[in-house]
Amino acid sequence: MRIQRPKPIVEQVNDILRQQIRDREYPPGSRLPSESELAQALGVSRATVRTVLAKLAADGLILRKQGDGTYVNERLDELDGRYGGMWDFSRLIQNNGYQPTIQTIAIETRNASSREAELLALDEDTAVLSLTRLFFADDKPAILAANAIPVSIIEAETDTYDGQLPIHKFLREYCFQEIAYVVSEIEAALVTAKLGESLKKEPGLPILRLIETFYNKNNQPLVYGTSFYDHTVLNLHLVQAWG
Amino acid sequence: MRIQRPKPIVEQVNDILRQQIRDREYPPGSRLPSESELAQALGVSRATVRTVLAKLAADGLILRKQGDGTYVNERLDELDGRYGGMWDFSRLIQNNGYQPTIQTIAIETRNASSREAELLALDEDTAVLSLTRLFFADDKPAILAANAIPVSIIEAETDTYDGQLPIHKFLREYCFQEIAYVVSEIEAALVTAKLGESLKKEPGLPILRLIETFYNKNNQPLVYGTSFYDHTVLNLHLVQAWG
DNA sequence: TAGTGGTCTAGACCACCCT
DNA sequence: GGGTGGTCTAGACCACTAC
Repeated sequence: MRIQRPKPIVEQVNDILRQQIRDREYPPGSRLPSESELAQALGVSRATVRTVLAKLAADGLILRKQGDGTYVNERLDELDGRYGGMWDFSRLIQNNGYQPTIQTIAIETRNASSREAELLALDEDTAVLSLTRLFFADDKPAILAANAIPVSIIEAETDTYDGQLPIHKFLREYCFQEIAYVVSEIEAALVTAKLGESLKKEPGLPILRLIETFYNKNNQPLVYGTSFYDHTVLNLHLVQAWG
Repeated sequence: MRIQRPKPIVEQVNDILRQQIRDREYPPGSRLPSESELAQALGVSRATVRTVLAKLAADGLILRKQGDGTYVNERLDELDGRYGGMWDFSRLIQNNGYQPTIQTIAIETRNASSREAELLALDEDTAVLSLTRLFFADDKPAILAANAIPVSIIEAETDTYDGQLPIHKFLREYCFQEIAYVVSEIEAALVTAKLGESLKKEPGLPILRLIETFYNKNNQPLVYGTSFYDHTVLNLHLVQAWG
């Protein structure tokens, strides 16, 4: 693998190291070359290497010990499939080792509910595009996701939307918008009769409810969504590095 | 405020900027001075300033726009009290605007359950210190937390433990251990009769269950814990920056 | 004591946005 | 054009750990 200029060097180094760790070129528990060695081997500065290693450490992939060295996390496999941006359920399912499938329940334009209007900073009864989808993990229903997008931000001149797109790609494709950050709220709820039908679960069982709002860099709300997440099918993992 | 040498400069700059944002010295929506100006004003290099700004952006406090400037997030208040390391429930409660109180239900030594033994990498029936506590937000019970610590890692020569300490301080105080990272699993459960008594909730209502394992830099498990989190008392927020 | 990661600097050039 | 954040470099010194 060679460093090329077009793509940011940090990104390339990031890709290379993640690949090498995933391929067990540096097996779990092993020590990585020192920062200086990596820098020289890749032909980049030590600062660039450090930027990447800091990110890998934040994700829990490596553990750094001053005066000793950098080690690949032995529990690497348990960290796969962790929550790393819930805006792409397909990828989440895939990382958990399942084959993702998306069933589009409904794509329709309707008026915003008061809750949606509030969080999307719209006047009530403004039109939103409502997108309801069911995500399968190996043919087992895992997540029912309903998203509302203000019609006002849709720029593309089309009436047919690709229901298979993850939200961030949907926004890029049809709204020319990029997500800057997401605020998620996690709650526990009970399976209702209607919900149980979709997710093939008994009504009355507990289920996770995720309420998410996506913003761009101008702090403009782009999407408001409610998702029901069956943790018995798909674990909801978080990994946090200290500091 | 002045820069001093002893504490890492990055930390000091971090503290200063967070303070200024919290104090509305830079109000929500306003533009921060440029990186160069901040660097000069604080007497540090631009690289140092950038390290701090990157962290603030990752936490969602500021939004950075190339060719334009750096802006304080207008929705700052909504971001307070977010999940930022659940190893300190007291701080979480405080950040949500409540007065935290801790009631120690039990501190006892017992044999590890099979699940605990597995995740703490112990032989079954090895002794663990079990710490059960109830966290109140303004006198309303919010979180019931049960933690198990292998007796083998306890170094302090005492039999009286301070039940008010957050886990990371407990580990530092009695085990001389530092947390490197945490793996959390989030599930939905139902309130049982016994649980309902502690949390003052009707049995059968949905509740969040957090299952967490804390590791040090040697990948040694330090604590295994199960917590029941009443989201109707305390919102469980996550903020994630893109990228 | 040698080597590692941790911290910090000074300066260069680029991509982008505004006016 | 002028200023902003984004990227990258080369090199210095420090703190810590293993040997």
